Amino acid sequence: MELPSQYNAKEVEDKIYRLWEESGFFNPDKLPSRNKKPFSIIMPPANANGNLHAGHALVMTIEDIMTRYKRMRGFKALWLPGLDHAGFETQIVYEKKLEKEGRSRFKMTPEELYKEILEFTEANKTNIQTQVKKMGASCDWSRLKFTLDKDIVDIVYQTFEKLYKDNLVYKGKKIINWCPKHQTSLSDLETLDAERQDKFYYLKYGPFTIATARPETKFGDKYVVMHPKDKRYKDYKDGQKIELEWINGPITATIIKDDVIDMDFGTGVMTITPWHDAVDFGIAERNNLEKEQIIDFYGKLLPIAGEFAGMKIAEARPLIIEKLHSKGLVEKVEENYKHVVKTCYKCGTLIEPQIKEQWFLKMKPLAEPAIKAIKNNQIKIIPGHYKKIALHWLNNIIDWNISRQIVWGIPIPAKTCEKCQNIIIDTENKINTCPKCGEKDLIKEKDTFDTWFSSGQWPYATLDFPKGKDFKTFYPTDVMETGGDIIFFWVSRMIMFSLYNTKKIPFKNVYLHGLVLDAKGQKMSKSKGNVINPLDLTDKYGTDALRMALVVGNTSGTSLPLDENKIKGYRNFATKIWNAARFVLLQNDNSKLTKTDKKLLADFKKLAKEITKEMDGFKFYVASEKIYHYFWHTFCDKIIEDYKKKLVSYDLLATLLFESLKLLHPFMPFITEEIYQQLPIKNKKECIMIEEWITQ
RNA sequence: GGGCGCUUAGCUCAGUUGGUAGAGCAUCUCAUUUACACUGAGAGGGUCAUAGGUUCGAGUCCUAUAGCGCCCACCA
Repeated sequence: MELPSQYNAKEVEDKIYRLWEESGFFNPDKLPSRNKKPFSIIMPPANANGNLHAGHALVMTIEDIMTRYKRMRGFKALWLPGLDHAGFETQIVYEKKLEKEGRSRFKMTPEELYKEILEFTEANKTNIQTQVKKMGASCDWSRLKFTLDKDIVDIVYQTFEKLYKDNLVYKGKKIINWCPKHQTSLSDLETLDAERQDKFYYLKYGPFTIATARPETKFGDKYVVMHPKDKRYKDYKDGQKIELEWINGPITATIIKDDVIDMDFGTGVMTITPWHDAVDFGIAERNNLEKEQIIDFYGKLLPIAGEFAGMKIAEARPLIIEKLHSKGLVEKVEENYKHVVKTCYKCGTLIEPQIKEQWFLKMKPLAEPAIKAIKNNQIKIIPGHYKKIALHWLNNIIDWNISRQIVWGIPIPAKTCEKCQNIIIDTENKINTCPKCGEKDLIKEKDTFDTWFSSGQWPYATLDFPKGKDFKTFYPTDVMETGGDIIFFWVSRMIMFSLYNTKKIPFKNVYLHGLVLDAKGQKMSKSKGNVINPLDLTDKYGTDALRMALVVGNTSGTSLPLDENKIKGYRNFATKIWNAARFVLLQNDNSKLTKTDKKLLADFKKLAKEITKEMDGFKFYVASEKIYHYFWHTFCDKIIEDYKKKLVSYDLLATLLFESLKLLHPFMPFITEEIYQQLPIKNKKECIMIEEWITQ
């Protein structure tokens, strides 16, 4: 058959992917009998709210490499794909869409909103699957899971109920991060620190001077706090009352001594606003102080602010200062005070801490076994320095707010009795009477789970824990490959939930990749306009070329600048492979192995062993580079040239081509498969995908 | 305020228990229409951030300094 001189990726890729899918070998149950020992990777579920981005392309490439390698090594390899409803993230994407259409989620019923987002997500599920396939992912689509599938939700509910029974879940009125724009609470991981320059006001508070950047919170301040050991204030006793003139008239303040106060900061005295500040909340809790809400959930001042009630903070602040000035309560104003504030990680809106009843998960008891498993390397983290990062976080873990005031998510399966406030966990939504007092008025929880509460259970939920066949075969999984940026959000929580629920680690290895950056090493972002769409690149250069560009020279945990020139280089390599194969296929020759040939074959086997070692050590960047180098500069430049000079046999040529193609296959699956399909070899299998990694 | 990572050829990066520097891309020279010009042969290019230390010997280990990047943190 006549092969064209250039490899046409576009024509080949869809055809080859179909061949693989039809072969059934993505499904470990359908692999040949030699594939016995299980190997498993659970794919980080892709958000079903948009398109495949460069980060996905990297995930798909690395995980596909691992899976294809293990499959060829004779493992019963499972790569289980998944899709994520991605609660908050998707709702934001959808809200932006609504905004563009001039609509708002606050003008819709929760049911309407849920229905629309569901439709949107369903449409995106197909879209993202098609794109994952474009990357050549050899995952088992027959096992595809979606985070809102009934069986997944059932497991999430069972876990929630178990946690509640074990007294690890509680409903509590605590200070939380509130995003006034999105109207939901956020966990501590979902806020970002932002440095701000604001005015810093020194205000007269009776005999004291207090400093604040937020005068608008000060209306209700009736506790003045200082360090018990501060000599300047030794004459004031804990609990002592003082009368003073404040913003809206005379008040009675109480002296509180608490050692959280930094004596060296400002005047060493501060007043507290427990409803809107986490530190102040802590002081109030410790000392049993009253708490009062000053700002409502939309960021407007409440009636306690008197004449300022109903105003937004930004407009109220200068007016409040003006009034304080007129009353002679402003001592001085520092102009450029630098301080750090919390913002919503999605919209950048200033977080307004609020006290609100939320569901919390006690983390310390869950973290302990996880710490142990990481410490003793039961779970190995690659690269190694992430071990410390994970341990540090786990050692300092605080209770996790798992409830969100958004509709797009898994509803928290709980009800509260109107009469006796009894909390009922009702995973099947069947209970209509309070088992404690018989009351029929039960209030159904409106909040949904933080999306990580469900995705944190992904490794065992997808494998049909506890009784499924897959759970027994494939759990614990071998590798969790994901981005280093979600080690706290996701990886740590999977470890904790899994150890709690299954008593086993969820995965033996965690492989963390870095960020994919643009060619200049800049983070990709829509605002910078430097976002690279991986599908444009596969279209232009072929998927194999993109995959190579993503893996060669990319060490774990390090970010990777993606340069189009690099991809072009591997497109050239694909052409090289193509033409080398074309040359070999055109020969009409039966010459057998000679002594020199055997030496060359031994050299290759040595290299193959080295590459195998690198693959086992997760050093795909070395393995890919080695086979690249061998194929181009040894096989093509030397061996083919020697063959032309009749220095080596056809047998050697054909053998080395075949063996090299196999080593290349995990990295460049399409072109290697396409060539394999045309090779005139004995005992040919349906596809190279199930060939033996190294011929013994 | 704590912690972590990085600093090696023009660029992007390797360099696993210490033994006098590697790859890809880029550059330059030459070759030729050969399976492949998305080609071949060759060349140039690094006091391995800086300063000390350990050692027979350090890019590799230790200490300090600087620059860059990242993460965590309740200084009003």
